[in-house]
Amino acid sequence: MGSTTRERIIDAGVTLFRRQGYAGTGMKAIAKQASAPFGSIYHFFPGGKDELSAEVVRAAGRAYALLIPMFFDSEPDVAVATRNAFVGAAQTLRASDYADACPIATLALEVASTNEPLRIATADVFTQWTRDMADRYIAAGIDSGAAEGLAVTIISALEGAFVLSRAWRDARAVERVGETMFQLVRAAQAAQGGA
Amino acid sequence: MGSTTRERIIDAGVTLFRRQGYAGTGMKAIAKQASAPFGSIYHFFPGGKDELSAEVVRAAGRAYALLIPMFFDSEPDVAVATRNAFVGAAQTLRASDYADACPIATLALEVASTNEPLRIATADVFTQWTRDMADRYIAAGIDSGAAEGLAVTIISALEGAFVLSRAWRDARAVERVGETMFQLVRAAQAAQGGA
DNA sequence: GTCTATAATTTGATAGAC
DNA sequence: GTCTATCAAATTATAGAC
Repeated sequence: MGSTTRERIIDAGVTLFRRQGYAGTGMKAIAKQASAPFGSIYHFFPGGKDELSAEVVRAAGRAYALLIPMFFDSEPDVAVATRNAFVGAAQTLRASDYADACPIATLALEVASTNEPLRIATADVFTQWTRDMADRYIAAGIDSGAAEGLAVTIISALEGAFVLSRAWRDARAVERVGETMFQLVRAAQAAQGGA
Repeated sequence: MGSTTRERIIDAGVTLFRRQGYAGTGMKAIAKQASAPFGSIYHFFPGGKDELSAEVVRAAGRAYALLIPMFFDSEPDVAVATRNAFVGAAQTLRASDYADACPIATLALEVASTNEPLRIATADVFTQWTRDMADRYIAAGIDSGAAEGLAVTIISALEGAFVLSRAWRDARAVERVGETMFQLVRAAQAAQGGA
């Protein structure tokens, strides 16, 4: 991905936090994964682990936000696009040997009660994701209140399905939940179209 | 809770792993929280942190499995019982200042790719929870395939809603998702009753 | 069984040569 | 900007007195 040292350090943080979490990932491990000298981390991030981690959370948030247009621009039916996203997530999970799920969920749970600046960084990312998703459902004719509820439910269901699928080493939980979310969006479309 | 030293150590592990995760919780912190001498941990758990953690996961799994009969025995309508569980979770979240959600989710994500024995312990707990839930829906007349899908979806949705609610410090995500899960169970009941 | 002291390693972070 | 050496503190774990 990134070619500058700074970019490689951030990419390394995304990769390691996603697989081992925040507390389980040392600064030295990040330097090694980034093929960067240890001192460079503190050159680019004088605020230490907290500053680096906040930047990692924001970068991962931006990168994964791009998946929403990727799935919803290529498929006009938002219910199908929603299901496709779960199918894609299941494929990524299998291809990565159940390592690559949400890049910030592990860290979010770890810091929610222990590190306020990092908690806020994760909260901002979740707010962005749910807003972007809700906008897609609104554009499809679903009313804004229902669309927001749908977005919160679907992102919650995906995050939780990641927990079960990683624990079970079985991506079928993500696929199964995706099928149910497909039906949920269908029902919302019908409720709107039938009004 | 527990009055023996061994029980207090396990309870301390449940509390601290739930709030700060596995890697973020030291053995000394557990001893302090348990009001137990440090050496006693290695007396009761010669296998060290891994043995203690596996026991913590199993104990938490058993304790939270008891919540299912608590909600479903007191309410004959399984859709309402499902919603009540989410309302109760939201209340606990607020009352604990957004600390007490799932006792094993943080640890499950942390160890999924790094500690195989602990991953299996978390997988077993999720299997037990989803089976117990599915049995309730089956007993209510929903066919077994749909009931299993429902259970996986609802536990996923709850786990994910915990992530969002803790990050946002706002329990409304849990309530909102619970309302949608209520409708989902209602729809499954209708599909069965109308067959 | 309780408790303290300590070993061996790793952590986040800093200093300073180049 | 790069890289190494190093610090103080924390980590898991052990030994052994009581």
